[in-house]
Amino acid sequence: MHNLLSNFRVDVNPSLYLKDPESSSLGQNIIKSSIDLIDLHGIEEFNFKKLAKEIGSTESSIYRYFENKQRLLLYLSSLYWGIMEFQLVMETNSMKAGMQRLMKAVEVLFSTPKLNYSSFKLDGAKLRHIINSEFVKAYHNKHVDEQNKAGYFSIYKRLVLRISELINDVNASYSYSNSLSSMIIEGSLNQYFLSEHFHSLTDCHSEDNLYLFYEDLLTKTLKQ
Amino acid sequence: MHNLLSNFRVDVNPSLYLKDPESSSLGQNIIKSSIDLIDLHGIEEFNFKKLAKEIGSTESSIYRYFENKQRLLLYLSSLYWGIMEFQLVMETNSMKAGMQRLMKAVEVLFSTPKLNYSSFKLDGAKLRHIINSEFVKAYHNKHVDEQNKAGYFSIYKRLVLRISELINDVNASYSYSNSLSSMIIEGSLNQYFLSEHFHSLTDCHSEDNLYLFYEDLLTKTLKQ
DNA sequence: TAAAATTGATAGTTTTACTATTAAATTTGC
DNA sequence: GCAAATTTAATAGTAAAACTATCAATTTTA
Repeated sequence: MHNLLSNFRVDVNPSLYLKDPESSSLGQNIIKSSIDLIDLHGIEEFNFKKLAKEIGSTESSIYRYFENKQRLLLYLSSLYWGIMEFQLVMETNSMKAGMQRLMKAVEVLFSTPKLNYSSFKLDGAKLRHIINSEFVKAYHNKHVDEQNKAGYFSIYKRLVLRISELINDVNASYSYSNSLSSMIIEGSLNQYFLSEHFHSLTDCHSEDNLYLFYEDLLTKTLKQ
Repeated sequence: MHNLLSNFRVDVNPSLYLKDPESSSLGQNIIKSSIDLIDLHGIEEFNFKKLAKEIGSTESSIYRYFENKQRLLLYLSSLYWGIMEFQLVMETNSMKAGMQRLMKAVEVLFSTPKLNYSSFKLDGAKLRHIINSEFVKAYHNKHVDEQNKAGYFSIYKRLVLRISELINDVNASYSYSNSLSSMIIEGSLNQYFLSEHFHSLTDCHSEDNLYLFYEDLLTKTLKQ
């Protein structure tokens, strides 16, 4: 069966890597196994030494692909948000503007990404878990501003602005579309995290519940 | 003029420190200067060696107060949320249940804390800035679950649940008070951060705007 | 003022993050 | 199919961070 995504490739900012990990099997192993390891033990416990051991390579070989693990995390984040953006566009671009389209976008955002694209075969659930627990650390750092200027977050930002536009399409007079959009996206990461670690601080313990929470919120907030 | 807060003390979980920093002038210097340094350079660049140099003490002396810088950050977070909770209770407990009280609580949460309490004289704006940029890192780590079990986040959690109750008072049939509460609190940290580093992703570039955004959101969401 | 507790000075260990060098293996161009 | 170019592996090493240990000097307290 032909897969719609099989010829799709996220154009990750090339300055995030030193050598394109898609271009070699070592590179692909780096991506695949880093997802496994970060998913399992978190970014703090993760380092290139452990990754090298895991894939039967060496630290110095990995350093030829990525300057450091922070860049690798940014690469994985771009991959994730790029895939999300692609799926979102695919699912919503034929719909007519309005609440239904916005909610379809939200639905896509909250569902596990289907990752069968380009040269990678990646585990969508693991990648999503990484983003849920580690993405905030990707931009809460001393170098945000220069990294932002270098375009390391551009895919993510484009996605936020896409949702802003969908919000504007629903209600053009609403004044906080950017804040609402970023709140939905980052908020959803946070609600997943809360459900896993601070059960009492959220009511959303399933994708469905999260969807209903936001549906209620958006419907009421954007009603004219 | 007598200050209402001058005899108030946040009961930070004692297992967050090895020796109570309020009990000595070295301890108070540790708190004061760590706020200065983390505010200035972020938690990654901060370490006990630099802090020791700053206050004219030694690394080993600081290690007698805190096991590591992560615990110190959790201590500062507890201090912050404890002060916020105190101010919130002070300002709202005499009000009658309803939207006005909820919005007063939100107003308190979004304003810079007034820190003149107990033995510390702390800079509220700096502490708030630290929380805005570093608090997410305080719980996005490998040891969340055991730290949560040890009660390291209890003040913060209590605050979220207080807001949940205020929400329930406004609309008892609303099903997502916990999610809405955590979304408001963490979301506000995030909106501050976005305003500072990702200008285009938010519409809230002042305390007032942030307040209006949430006022609109809460009013519409909780209307019966 | 003696005992107890705290702090300072110094030094050392382990781990992480990263760099350098060279040989072996693999790929590529012809 | 082979020489040249590139990539990878193996090894070693540095610098800084994150602690730990020891003991003398100072301060507190009883």
